[in-house]
Amino acid sequence: MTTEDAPKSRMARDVELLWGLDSPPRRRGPKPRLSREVVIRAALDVADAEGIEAVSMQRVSKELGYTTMSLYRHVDSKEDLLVLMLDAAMEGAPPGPRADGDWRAGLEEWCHSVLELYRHRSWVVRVAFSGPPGGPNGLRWMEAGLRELVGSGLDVGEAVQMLMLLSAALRENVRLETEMADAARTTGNTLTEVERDYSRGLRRVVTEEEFPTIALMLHEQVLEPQPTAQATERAGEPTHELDFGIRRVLDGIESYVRARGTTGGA
Amino acid sequence: MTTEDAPKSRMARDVELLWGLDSPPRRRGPKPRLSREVVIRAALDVADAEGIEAVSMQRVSKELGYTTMSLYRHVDSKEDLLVLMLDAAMEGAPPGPRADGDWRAGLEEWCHSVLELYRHRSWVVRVAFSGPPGGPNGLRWMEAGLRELVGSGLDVGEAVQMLMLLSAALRENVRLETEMADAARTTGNTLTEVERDYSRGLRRVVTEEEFPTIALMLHEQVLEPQPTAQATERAGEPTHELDFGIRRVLDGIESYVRARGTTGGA
DNA sequence: CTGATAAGTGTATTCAATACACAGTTCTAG
DNA sequence: CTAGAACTGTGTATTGAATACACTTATCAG
Repeated sequence: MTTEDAPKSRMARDVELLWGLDSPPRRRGPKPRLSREVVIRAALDVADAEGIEAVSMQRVSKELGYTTMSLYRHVDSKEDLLVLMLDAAMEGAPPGPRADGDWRAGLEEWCHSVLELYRHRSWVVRVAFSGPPGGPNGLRWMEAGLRELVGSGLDVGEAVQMLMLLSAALRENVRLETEMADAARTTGNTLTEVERDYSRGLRRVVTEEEFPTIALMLHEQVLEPQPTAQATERAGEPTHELDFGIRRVLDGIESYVRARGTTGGA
Repeated sequence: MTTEDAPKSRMARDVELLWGLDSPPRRRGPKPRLSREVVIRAALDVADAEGIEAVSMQRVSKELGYTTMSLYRHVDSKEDLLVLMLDAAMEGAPPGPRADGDWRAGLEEWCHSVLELYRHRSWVVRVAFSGPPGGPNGLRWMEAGLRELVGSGLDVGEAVQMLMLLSAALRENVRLETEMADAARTTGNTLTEVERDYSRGLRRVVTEEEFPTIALMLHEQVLEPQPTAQATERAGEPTHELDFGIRRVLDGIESYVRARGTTGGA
């Protein structure tokens, strides 16, 4: 009944961690020269510069000119540090509400902002766990996305569901992009060559009989970059095949909301 | 010009690895007592029983009664072993073509089969890298999904795009499910309690002003399980809120294909 | 002023991946 | 039929990471 109340689950603990609700205010002892914020920042810098694999407690502490163990005064474990990094990485502001109330445009904008952020910090999408958002930054992005979705006419539960689906698609897409880009950099090839190599590999094992549709895909060179498709899009935002998927999802929402409005709805 | 032809990218290498196109046939030397297949199987068993974290080279070799280093005769690295495990984990057969040609039903079926598989082997969705499918099993699943998508009227490129989107959503959803379930098991709470804890944590930091939509979500108890919603669905397949998202995606495809049929398309 | 307490250090432990040299086995060439 | 080449599994050592624990020293509360 003292400290043994109920072992908080990870996600609940993370919320407290991310809002600094843990760690009681200090009274005695030397003033800390390090701080949680500084540690997180240093870890971010390492991740930005050399990827998430480069982030070790030793590396981060070295970066700061302290010993490895000093970090443990400010974060309980490396896992906690990662959780903190993930929220901190989402620092930028998501797009605000649109004047015209166009939820489709708003959501596309939101998706593109997320993509931009993920592309700028591609290590974020490689961290496996990343539960539901719990920190100030993560929640801010969630709020912005949910706002648009609810604006479409979905109820909140439906909106949450669609937000998860969209986020998953964005994450995964950037993860694949990044993997390709890494493969290219590592092997010293261009992206096109990497894709061609992969296709060529598949062609060796994909038979018309067992994998007719994949064979068709290889035949139509879907994996190789389509110069036409990219050139057709306007030049501003980085527009990709992914936009096709996003638009289909928006179509799906639109047709659902419309049908419900007609039939039974709120 | 001898062995230094072009450093194959990961994905291209993986295809060869997964189809056993590496490792030339052996001529001399003692007959291997171990084999790649046996190693993979043992690794799968460990992962199934104790999760992916439990899979170490030492653990797998111990399982087989061999030394750690013996494994390296059969796989080049742990990473290769993981790639092999991932494909091997997808062994079950995806649903075959439907007699009635109903692509919507076919895709829902496909999604549910994938979900079943992922839920049965939830460690699969925790492995971060898992590039595009390259092995026999992964390609079989891909083929089945693509087949239905192309059946809807999408062209192959569009189908690939939508398959990626759907897969990402399924993966991510199971990942979250699993995380919740783990949190519950670890803390000895029920799933409901874990969700309530998380909501309670959020309520402490989410203000009406800064996060109006999330506040609404908390107010409507979206995160707590809705007994009504689940009871409404038929009892057969495990049906979740996720099905809502899947259906919207199918709606989106349907309306797109229909519109294109009317307007310009092939 | 003085002792409890906290910050950062140093050292040691544990665990994982994997490089490398070796011993024993089996196939092939002469 | 036999010598050695080539290959299997073993033993040992190295490296890198996370983190426990004991220690020194700086503060501040009483």
